[in-house]
Amino acid sequence: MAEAAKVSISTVSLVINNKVGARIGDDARRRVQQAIEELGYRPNALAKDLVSGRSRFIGLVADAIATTPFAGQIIHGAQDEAWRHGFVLLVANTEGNEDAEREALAMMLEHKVRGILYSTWYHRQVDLPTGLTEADCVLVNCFSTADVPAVVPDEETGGHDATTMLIEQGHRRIGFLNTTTPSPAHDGRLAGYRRALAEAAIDFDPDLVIDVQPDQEGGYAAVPALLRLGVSGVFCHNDRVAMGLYDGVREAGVAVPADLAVVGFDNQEVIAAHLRPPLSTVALPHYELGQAGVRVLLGLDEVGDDGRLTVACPPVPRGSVAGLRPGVIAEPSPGAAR
Amino acid sequence: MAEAAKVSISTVSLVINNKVGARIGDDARRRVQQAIEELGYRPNALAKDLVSGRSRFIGLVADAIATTPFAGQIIHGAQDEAWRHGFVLLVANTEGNEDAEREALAMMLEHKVRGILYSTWYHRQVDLPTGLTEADCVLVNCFSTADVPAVVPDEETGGHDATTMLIEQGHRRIGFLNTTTPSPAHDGRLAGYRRALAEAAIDFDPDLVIDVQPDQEGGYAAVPALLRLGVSGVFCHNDRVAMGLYDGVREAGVAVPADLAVVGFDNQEVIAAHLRPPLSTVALPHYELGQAGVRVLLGLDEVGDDGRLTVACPPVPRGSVAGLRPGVIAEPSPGAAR
DNA sequence: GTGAAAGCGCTAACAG
DNA sequence: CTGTTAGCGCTTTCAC
Repeated sequence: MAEAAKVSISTVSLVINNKVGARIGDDARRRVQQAIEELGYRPNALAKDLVSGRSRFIGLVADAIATTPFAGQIIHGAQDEAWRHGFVLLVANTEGNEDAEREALAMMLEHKVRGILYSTWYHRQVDLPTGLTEADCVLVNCFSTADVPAVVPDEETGGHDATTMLIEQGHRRIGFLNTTTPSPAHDGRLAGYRRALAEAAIDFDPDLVIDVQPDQEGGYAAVPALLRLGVSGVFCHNDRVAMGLYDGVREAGVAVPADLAVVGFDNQEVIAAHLRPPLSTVALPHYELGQAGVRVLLGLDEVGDDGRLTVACPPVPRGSVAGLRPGVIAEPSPGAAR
Repeated sequence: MAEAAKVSISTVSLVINNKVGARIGDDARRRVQQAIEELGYRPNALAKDLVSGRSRFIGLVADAIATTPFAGQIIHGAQDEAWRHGFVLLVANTEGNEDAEREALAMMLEHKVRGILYSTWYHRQVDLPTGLTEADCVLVNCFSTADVPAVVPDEETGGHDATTMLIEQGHRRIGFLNTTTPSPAHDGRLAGYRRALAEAAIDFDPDLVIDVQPDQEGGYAAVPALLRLGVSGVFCHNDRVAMGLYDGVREAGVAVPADLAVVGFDNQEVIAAHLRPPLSTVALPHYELGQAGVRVLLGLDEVGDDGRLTVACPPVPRGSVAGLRPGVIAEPSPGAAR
């Protein structure tokens, strides 16, 4: 390469990296560029990184790449943002297995990654695997008691906004099908639900919240109890619960949204956008979580005093909520397109 | 490190890599291991790779990591298999953008990846991006006219098996809601459907296949036409179509599977396993595609003479198919668990 | 302006 | 059995 252009290798290095303040003769530069073309030369990133002591890699270790269909969105967001700053994502899936986790971390550390994102497929507290903190790291969709920055979804505001979609349409007796699984999602969404009620001066009635298995079967099973409660609207812990609920109320001859308004959570595209009627919900911002993770890692975004960066769960109104009073129709939403 | 153990750096190298035929004194070895412990020493993979001229990376460039919820499974399968052989996945998402594609390839090539997997989110023919063939590469879920090994799902056998699930239960007048999108899936599944009919000596009736938009809305819209046809079973191009169909037939007072048996395609967990009744379908083996991709890349699996390795789409019987004759009940399937 | 030389952390002969 | 040496392909002073 250097000889092809008849210059020294340092000259080549200088023109390739476009070093400022490097005085290179016009023809030398031209010869180098031409040689690059002709030889199809590619700089060896390995060597480059070796010299600088650090690579352009960002590691992402996930406990489950695919358990939930949209967890892939974390990868997606992380990869896009990393790419934007000239970094590449190195991914490792551990299935929660500690050995795999240790091995994955070792491998990343040995490759001198710029930093590591540790992510989980559902929002929860985690114990930090040893080794993680040897590099810069940030937790994505999880958090720990240790002093490591974390990026998490704002469950509470999500729950609040979901409930508010119902309240705004005049509903005052609103059921909440929460999950039976103890989790930040369980607590946060409930807190949001209560806050929304309080803001509307609606008394919180514990009988209106039913904990169910967080999937279609759970939603379906809750229908009889829910109907007995005489609610006019219901906030479901997630879209899957809402999907099961749809099946149940349909069998009971109850129409959505005319007889019962429903709101989900997650905005799981495959389901929410294609139910009949399309489901109003609140989005779990997986893409944004991945994105924010690398931004925090690179020092582009700051976490709060509590070491957390909360990402909003934006409401996605669709057709499953309508007003109680005649004439009030849910408007078509941008999110309904597809 | 070397000095801490009071040995030469080559000795360190030898014990770390556990070189066979390398005679190392017991105490020297012990000293080295101890020094590793104490210093928390990590070999620099960058340097190691530089020497050998190739890294332990396998690149995966995808046109869409997340467009379809289960495309992430390709990454998952590839990552697991790569990991098993001591490789790490380097992922790049291009959204089909050519510049991004070129950049991604360049980056991978510069990192001297062992090889590159080029994958698409739906099975189709692709034009190879320039640069791809500079490294070993294999196409995953896509194929090209060029001489590059490809790993693709066996659409035809999938279509055949789906149809056969219906035939085995005594159905002879079977509708097929195919997609309007021209694609290997369209053609392959149709061919499989016809082959299954032929094997059962059922005449192919073109009127029984209706092309619909491949989602819930498409399935729903096809219901009236389908019912008019008087079929007793229907094979849907995918699970989403089946989901829409469920809604439509329910409104028409037609029960699944009693009045109409239905089979889907894809085995999109979130949907198929949780519909009422759970949907019998055929799985699109994304995980296996990713896995096979790296196996072919590493020379562990061979492609056929046509340069293709076809991966089976295994049937997943659930509750949406029942026999026509009384007493014939679809058996509970392993796939039905969750 | 450009080249020579040292060195990043490691492996692989080759000596001893 | 273990140390010495010469690179891997690049960046970075520092001379010329």
